[in-house]
Formats: sequence, C-alpha cells, structure tokens
Amino acid sequence: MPTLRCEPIRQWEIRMNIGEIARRAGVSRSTVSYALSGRRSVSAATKQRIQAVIDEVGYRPNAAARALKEGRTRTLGLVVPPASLRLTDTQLEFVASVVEAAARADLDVLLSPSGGDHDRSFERLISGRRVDGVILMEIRLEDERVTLLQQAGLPFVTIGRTAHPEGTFWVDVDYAALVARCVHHLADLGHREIALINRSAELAATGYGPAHRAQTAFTEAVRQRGATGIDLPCADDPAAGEECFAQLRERHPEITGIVTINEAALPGLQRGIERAGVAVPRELSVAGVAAAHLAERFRPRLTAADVPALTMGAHAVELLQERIAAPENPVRHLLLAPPISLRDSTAPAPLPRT
Amino acid sequence: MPTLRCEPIRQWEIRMNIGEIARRAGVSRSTVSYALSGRRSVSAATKQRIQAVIDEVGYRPNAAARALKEGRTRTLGLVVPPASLRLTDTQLEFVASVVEAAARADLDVLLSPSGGDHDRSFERLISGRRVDGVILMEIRLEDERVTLLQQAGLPFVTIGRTAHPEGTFWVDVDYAALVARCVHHLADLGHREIALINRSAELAATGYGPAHRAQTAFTEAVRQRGATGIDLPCADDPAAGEECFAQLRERHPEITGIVTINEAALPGLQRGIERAGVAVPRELSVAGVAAAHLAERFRPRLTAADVPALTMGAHAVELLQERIAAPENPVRHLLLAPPISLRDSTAPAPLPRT
DNA sequence: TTGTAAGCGTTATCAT
DNA sequence: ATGATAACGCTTACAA
Repeated sequence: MPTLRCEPIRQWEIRMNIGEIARRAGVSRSTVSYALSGRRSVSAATKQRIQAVIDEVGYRPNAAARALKEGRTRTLGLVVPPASLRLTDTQLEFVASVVEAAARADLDVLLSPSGGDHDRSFERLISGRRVDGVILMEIRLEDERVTLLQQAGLPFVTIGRTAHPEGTFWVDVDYAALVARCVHHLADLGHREIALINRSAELAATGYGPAHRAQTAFTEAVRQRGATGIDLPCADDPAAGEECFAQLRERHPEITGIVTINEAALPGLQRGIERAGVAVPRELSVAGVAAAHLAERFRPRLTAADVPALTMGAHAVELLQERIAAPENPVRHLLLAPPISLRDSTAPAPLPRT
Repeated sequence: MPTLRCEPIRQWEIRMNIGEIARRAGVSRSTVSYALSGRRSVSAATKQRIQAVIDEVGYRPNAAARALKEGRTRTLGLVVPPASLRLTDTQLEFVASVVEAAARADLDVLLSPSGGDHDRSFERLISGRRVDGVILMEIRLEDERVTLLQQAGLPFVTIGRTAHPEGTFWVDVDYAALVARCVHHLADLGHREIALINRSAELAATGYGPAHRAQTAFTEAVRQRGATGIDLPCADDPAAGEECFAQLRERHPEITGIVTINEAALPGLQRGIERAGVAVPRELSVAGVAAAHLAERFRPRLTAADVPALTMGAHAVELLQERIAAPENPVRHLLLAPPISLRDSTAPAPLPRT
C-alpha cells in the first residue's frame, strides 16, 4: 500500500511566465505571445517547440497582466439578488444559463450579490474595472444600479427592464402579453370570474416590473372581455400560495379561473386546491407563466407560457458581447412572449350553479 | 416633459487612474497609494485633499494592475456543477452562502461550471492565476480536480471530501453519522423494516461520497439493530421520488420506516405517500437529511437533520482565507453532524398486522 | 520570420 | 512627510 501524500506536489517551484516559456523554447517573449495569439505568423517549427514547452509545464498567460495590457478582463459581471432572498427557479435558470453561455464564449463570470443600495461588491464591479460588462437581474422600474452603470460608462444588459428602457440593452419576458393571453384563453373557455395570483405586494411596492405589468394587463384584458377580475398579491413561497388560495375561496367562491405568474407559490396553490377538494380543470381552471419544469410538475400539468430562461441568459450574454465590442451600435432589445403550452389545467367553465 | 436621455452620461471621458488622482490632488502617485492603503503615514491635510478628489470622481484602483503588482487577485473561484444539472436546494445554499461570505470579506467570486473532465473555464481558473483560491463543490471520492489543484499549488477547500481527505482542507456533512442516527431513531420507535431512499445510482456509480457513505452507514446501523434494511437509489427529482415510493410499496409492503438523504425527491415522496393513502406518521415514519426549509415544507413536517448549508459556505470561505494567508499551516477539516430536528413525520411503529 | 522595447496602473523601495 | 522609480507579466508597434 502506497504512503499517503499529504504534501501538495509542487510541480512548478519557479514562476511560469511568458519569459520562462520563451527561455525554454529558445525564442523571445514576443514570439511566444504571437504563437499563442496568432496575430503574427510564426514558423511551424518554433510554434511547435513553444507549444511543447507550454504543454509540458501547463502554462497559461497571467490573467491580470493580460487584462492590464489589453484593457479588458474577459470577464462578465452578473449582479444577482442577495442570498438572503431565495431565488425562484426562473431566476436560477437565468444565472445558470448566463454562466454557461459565458463559459462557451470563454468568458468568466464574476458574481455580485447586490441588495440595491450601494454595496461594496457592486462598487468594485463597476469602478474597479473588474469586468468588461455587466448583466443585471431583477430590475426595478426605477433602478439606481442602471443609473450607476450608465454613469460609469460600463456596457450592461438587463434581464427585465426599467420604466424607461428605450436607451438600454435588455432581454425581458412580456408578462403583459402573456397574462393577457391567459385571460383570453380562459375567457374563450367561458370563464367570467377570473383571479390573478401575482407576485408579492412588497415586490410591487418596490417597483418590480413584472408585478406591475401583469396587474395592468390583467385588468385591461378582463375589461376587454367583460369579465370580472380579482387580483391578489402573493409572497414567493408555497405557504403563501396555499394561504392565498384559501382566502380566494373564502372571499370569492365565484371564481372559476386563475391566472398566475407566481411560480414559487405553485406548490402551495396546488396543495390548497387539493385540500379544498376542488377538481382541476373541471371546477377550476388554472393558467399561468412559469418555468416549464414547474408547469410539468403541477398536478394536473399546468397550462402555461413557459419562460425560456435558458435561452434568455444566452441572449443576454450575446447582447452584452455586442455591446462591449461595438459600444456605439444602436440599442437592442428582446421582448419574448413564448406561446402558451396547453396542458391539463384548463377546461370550459363549469355551468353556473342554479 | 423632459427629453429622454438615451446616451449614457459619460462622466469620465479621461482615464481615472492613480496618476490622474495624484495630479488633481497635487501630490505624487505613491502618496495617493499610501493614503489609500495606510501603509505609510500621510499628513491629515493631504489625505483629506486626496480623499476629496477620489470621492468626487468615484475612483477605485484598477483591479488588474493591483493583482499584477500584488500577486493576488482578491478573488475566489467557485467550481459548481454544470448548469445542465439542476442543482439541489442544499447545493444552491452552498453557492449563495459562499458568495455572501466572500462579499463580506471583500472578496469577489468567479464561477466556474465544471463537468469534471477538463474544461477551459476550470483550466483558466487554475493556471491563469485568476483567483487566489478555489472552493470545490460536489466532490467525488476520486476527484481529478483535486489532483489538478494540488499540482497547481493553488489553495483550495472542498465542500465534501474525497476517499483520502487527510491532506486537504474540507467542510462536509457527516452523512454516515446522520443516516445512522435516523436508523437508530426509527429503531428506538420500534421499526424493524426500514428503507433508505438514497441519491441516484448514477451518482453512486461516479463515486459520489454521500451516496456511498449513507449506504454503508445504513447497512451497518440496520445490522446493529437487528433490523431489516432495503436500500433504494433514486434520481434527484420529484417524479423519481414518487416512482421510488410506488416500487417500495409494491415490493416491500412490510416497510414501516423510511430514511432519506434525497431532498430533491421529497415532494415526489410526499405525493406518492398521499396517493397511496398512507398515513404519516401513524402507518409510516419518515426521517432524513435535508435543507431545513424543505423539511418544514414536507407534510407532515419532516423529522430531519437540517443541513447547515449557510454556515458551511461561510466556513469554507474562512478555511480558504486561512489557507491562502498561511499555506504552510496544518490542514483543517470540519465534519458537521447537526442534530436531528424532531418534527411530525416519525412515530412508534404500527403494530404488526396479524 | 524573429527580436527589442515601451507601456498598461499599481505597489513598494529607494531617496529626499 | 513626500517624490521619483523600478518592477509585476503581458501585448504590440517598431526594427531587423
């Protein structure tokens, strides 16, 4: 049995920099640099010799030195809500897809948990030139982080958009259109009494766009169809969803259709429905906007517009790369309204009890 | 009504570096540097003048230049499973707590989604001196990333541990002890037929520590108590949990106690139990290891050892900081076995059917 | 095809 | 108490 090696195997006692590679390959530092970047032709023989040395010692250019010289870091900043807040599944998919898209483009991602008021991590990000650009999540209608980024002249893309998004790059879900579609879908099925289970009142109070836009669109769509609409704020957790449904049944038993954009509340909503012994979709139809896997997990499977979070993260990275490469290009937006996937939670309204 | 400003407000057309601050304050660059770092005494008057200029223009030292000069980046690398895999709640809490703990220490976090086989993002992390240290999640019993990190001589801490963890820094949950405790708790309540719902077979096959250690400890504890044990691998999702329970009822109807470390399967397990019309804890007891909020969400509330993910992330950052500051210090570990929180899902075993 | 040298913005070592 | 200056490791214009 071999002896345990507790000491790290210090393979490279000496500093491995481009000069050392050059020395070992018997060329100048610039030749190594050019061999690596390909910005100047290097003879096949020397290129091969250099590559052999590099492979042998596992050399990679020092990121800080390169960043200092080139003026860019090959790193993207991703500003996420602080950890104290539990992220929704859709938010997590944003993070995951941004990180993965960036990795595909050989870009690193620096995470900054930011609570909105200026914290040091965010300050470092923008004024320390730590990143070439920033992706901002969970945008408010009035968002001071956007202002700070604009002042710093740092390229950025938002997932979500402010109240005045004309001059910025953003990717967003068209909650207004999707909620309206859900209402129309239910109205087409004969539902006349419809409720909206929205995001939390606190979120709306702090100017969270989707909450506002969903509410406005809901009211308008319901009015268009001559239906009656109730809208209910609901915190982002299952317990709140259950409580919210209980209240709804108590105060508005006439409701036959529910529209929801609160995916975190879905498990609680389902539980509330089951406990009340309400049959979906026979007695009650439910439609909404949610991450696809949550819609599939709902029982019965939820008719919903599936938020394309994975592609949105990739789009955000793409837009940001363009913004970085060509800062003077005209602004671009992406407002996504994915189709509603018909699953099993909506059906014609039950006949009114006589 | 004011005209919309679509152009970013370019407040600083000129490069704001330490030289420019020095010029505006009428001092030398070194004085500015020392005023900022406090490594040399600077007269109150000049210090104040410098600070005024800095506040006015919002200057912060260029991170790349500082990293190049100091030889450290003030950045930590966090290696996470690739986005394609949906992270469990506990894993997410690790990420969140690491990022937050790092931010508290004024450290930035670079995310590297790594699939195990060498990908470029991981390579950049270790050989490009992009970070001062690395936190590794989802460690395998034999993990080549650990070897690479050791070879690179880069300080690192793992969340989880390899089969031979003696020479490395790590923080881990003592799944073996916790599973044993669950078995003993159930045995104390009179349960003689106990099942373990483990993580997936694939995970175990690729040498995932918790899956192995849980299984071994389960077998041993069951043997100690003279009970009968069934162990079942289960994929990390609700559907698998439901399916797993259905199979369990079909093949082993004699089971009265379940131990589970698969938190992602919990919602499905609950659903399966409800559909089978089994009363918990009267007919069936369930105990496990899970994130506290998932245990609270289970119905009835799950008796479980609550994984202290939030403090573990903080501990990992703490250990890593020590490792970076004093690489020659002896290795340190942290094996956590939080107590089992008695909730509502366990009760004395039902009397055997006669 | 290759080498030389300047400079990116900092910090730290000399001086003064 | 402060200023000049030399690195840190890299890229790239300029020479050869």
